[in-house]
Amino acid sequence: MPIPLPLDSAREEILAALAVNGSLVLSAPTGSGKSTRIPPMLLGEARGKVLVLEPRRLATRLVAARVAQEMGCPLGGPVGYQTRHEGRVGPDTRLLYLTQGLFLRMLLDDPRLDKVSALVLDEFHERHLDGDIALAMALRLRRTTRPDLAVVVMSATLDTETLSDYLDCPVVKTRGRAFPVEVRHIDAAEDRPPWEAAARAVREIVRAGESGDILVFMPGGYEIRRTVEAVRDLHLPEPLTAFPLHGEMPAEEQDRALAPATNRKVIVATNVAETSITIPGVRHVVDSGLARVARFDPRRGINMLTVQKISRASAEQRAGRAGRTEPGTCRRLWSLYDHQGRSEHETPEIGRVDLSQALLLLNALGVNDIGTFSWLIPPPDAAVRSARDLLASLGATAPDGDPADLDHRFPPPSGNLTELGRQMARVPAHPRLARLVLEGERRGCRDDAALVAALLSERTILRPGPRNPLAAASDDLSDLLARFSQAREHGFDDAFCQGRSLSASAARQVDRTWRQLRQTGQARHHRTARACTHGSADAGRPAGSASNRGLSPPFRSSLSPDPEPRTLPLCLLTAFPDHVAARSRPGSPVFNLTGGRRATLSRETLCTDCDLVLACEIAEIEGGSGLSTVLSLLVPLKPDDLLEMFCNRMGLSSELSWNRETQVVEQIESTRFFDLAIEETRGIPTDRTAAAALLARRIVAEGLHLSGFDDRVEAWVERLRFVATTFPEKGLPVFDDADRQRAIEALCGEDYRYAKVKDRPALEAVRSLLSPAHRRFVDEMAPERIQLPRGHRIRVSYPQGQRPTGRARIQDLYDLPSTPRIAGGRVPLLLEIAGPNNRPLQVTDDLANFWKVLYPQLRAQLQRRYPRHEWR
DNA sequence: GAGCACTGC
Repeated sequence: MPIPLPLDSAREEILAALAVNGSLVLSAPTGSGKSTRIPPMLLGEARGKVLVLEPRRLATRLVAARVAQEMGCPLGGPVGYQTRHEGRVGPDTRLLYLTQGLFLRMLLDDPRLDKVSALVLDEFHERHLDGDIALAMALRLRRTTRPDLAVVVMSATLDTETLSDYLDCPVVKTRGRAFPVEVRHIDAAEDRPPWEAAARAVREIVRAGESGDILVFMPGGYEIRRTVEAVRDLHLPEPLTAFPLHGEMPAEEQDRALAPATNRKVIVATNVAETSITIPGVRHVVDSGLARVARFDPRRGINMLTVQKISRASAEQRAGRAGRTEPGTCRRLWSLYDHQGRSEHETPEIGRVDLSQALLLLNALGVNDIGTFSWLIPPPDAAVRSARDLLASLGATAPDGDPADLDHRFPPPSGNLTELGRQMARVPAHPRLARLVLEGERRGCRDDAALVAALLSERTILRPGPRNPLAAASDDLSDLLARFSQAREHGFDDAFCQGRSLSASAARQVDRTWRQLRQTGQARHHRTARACTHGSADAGRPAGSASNRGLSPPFRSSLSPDPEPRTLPLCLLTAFPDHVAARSRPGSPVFNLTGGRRATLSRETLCTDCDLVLACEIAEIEGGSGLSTVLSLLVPLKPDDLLEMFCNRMGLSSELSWNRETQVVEQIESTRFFDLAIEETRGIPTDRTAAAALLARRIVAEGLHLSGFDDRVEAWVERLRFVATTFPEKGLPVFDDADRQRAIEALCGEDYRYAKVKDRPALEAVRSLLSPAHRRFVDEMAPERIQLPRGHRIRVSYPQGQRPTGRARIQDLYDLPSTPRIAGGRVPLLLEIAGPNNRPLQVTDDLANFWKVLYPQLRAQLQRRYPRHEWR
């Protein structure tokens, strides 16, 4: 017999509100029983299925089991659940618990949710990206084809006004059942490490004779280790046992921290203890008020992990952990004044993370204009731009319209999924990894590529601790693959893995994901989704139980002799074209990463001697010694690999004899762009105009083939300011708007109108100053730095032939003695493609149509010359 | 003062 809960009394109110509005926001604190009571309540009224979306797998399974038990039916009967790798769904399942992410996958197969009557979003206040998207899609359905779809949003926070405005529906609030927690603020000195204050607070609790276990919140593993040490050094009369607790720990060790102990426990935990894990016996919370938070920096395309002050809502949640079973206390290691200055909520995920996967999925769901999509809170523009750029560079989207009509490229369109993009959206992984899997399939190394994708998308299988080097592995990735295959050959045996500092559970997880990814997201995925919505013959059994044991598909180790040993690096290059790094100079530990970033190699890497690498992982870490960009999971590259990638992008064959060295050197040099430019600037005499012209030239040359242009202008101005203040003797300008205008005039001539760079994206501004023909020219020339086959050159010259230059790069245009006047779309320059022996192949004076007309001709010639080559 | 939070398909 179910225990009565406060929510049961709100039943009439909830059903009445839902009957009138079709949607509802339910505000009820954690522990009020909303996850278990509301969905069955809805099921009684619904004709079709009820879907309940949970943020976490664990909660999905546990809540479904609880509900099935309370309803007195087997799991997989009327009540079921489904997560990525396991589930209990039967033909009779009408109440289905599933993760938010799986729901979005389901929409790909069943966009109208035909058999679904009601949708419940549980724990919505956590504001995961998938939850925001799921809700927005539900709203869209209600507004279009499914006005009858009931939507209930459940949130633990009281701030529900935005939500009810968004859904245009009422809010029902209920009380919780928590015990009071006495909160004290302890003003710890901010410049002291948090573990010292935490240890003092623990001592205070013990000395005051307050009983009960203590839960300490720290931002990360490092702080946890220090706190555990500090607590051990307290030497209190009462024996304490301190346990670390964080997500990277193996499950057995986590269990040990949660299990009852003879001594009083001090559990030092990260945010895992805030929501995901409930710890019995805790009466006291000590809160550092800090958390490591992942953010995506769209300007640099980098994931950062920084220590931040938690919000007031998060502090409230942490304090609540002390009052689950009886009244408790919470000591906050920051002042009340600090507390009042903190933000109310954490930034929702949509405001901080990489959006490329979300964007790809939305495109595949037919949402082509992200700008007008009905977000609860729209994502930041810069993040959307960055995601679009990434999708385009991965080949998932294509610019619309006539490719030659480049004026329509700004702002870039969000839709226009390519066939490749459509396939990528079906692969349940980040777009980069989806591309990796598909490229692997195309190049005949599907299994290896899918395994790499699985290893990169799941938690690392490497545990801290000593590992014997594998003789056969020469780089990080093949080392990882070899270790995984060893673990797999031993059936992911716990003892075997432990002895080799591998996590058996993480490896099993990778194995499951690998099995899914190697199907490239099509056949199997259909089945899963069908099972969710329509039921299927093999449902009702834990999914994967048949395939996970015994029968194992042949595993081709990447260490086995490979007829095409460079295949995997080439696949990786399509997935991570911007993760290439070159050593800054021989022997230096500093690497230059594409886009002007600097980085160092991870300590664990095997590729210590490589000069050109691809980094599967790039992270910016805020550690004890400041901020550093660290490259890890490295694969050595050969210059030929880069060449191959360029050729692929150009649709040309690398078998032609190209001018390889030039290309590679150029690419590597472009990664050092900012440093070179600064050196140049330093050497310039005290001439403001010259400095401005240099800046403008660089802006155009750099900005047109890289994204995030406006930010680059700002970065550039910053750099110049830095140089100006560091080398005052050079008399360089402090760069202001007047200098900007001068720069643009130097670039374009004085009769062009000045557009304020700050107001609009700088690229737009500079481009708008150019005539249409000139604009097309720079657009087409600079982006890819198109190269010609060996012996062929592009020459730029005046009609009179005053100043022919070497290769036609955009800088060369601005190196001409005076800026060419442009009129009527005709450019008084001659462009010629010179063949071997300088024999001109083509000449034109129409720059606007140069690539449109000449490039296909050139390509046709090449095709005739190399007929046996396979042209793409 | 070793260099890393938590989810999820």
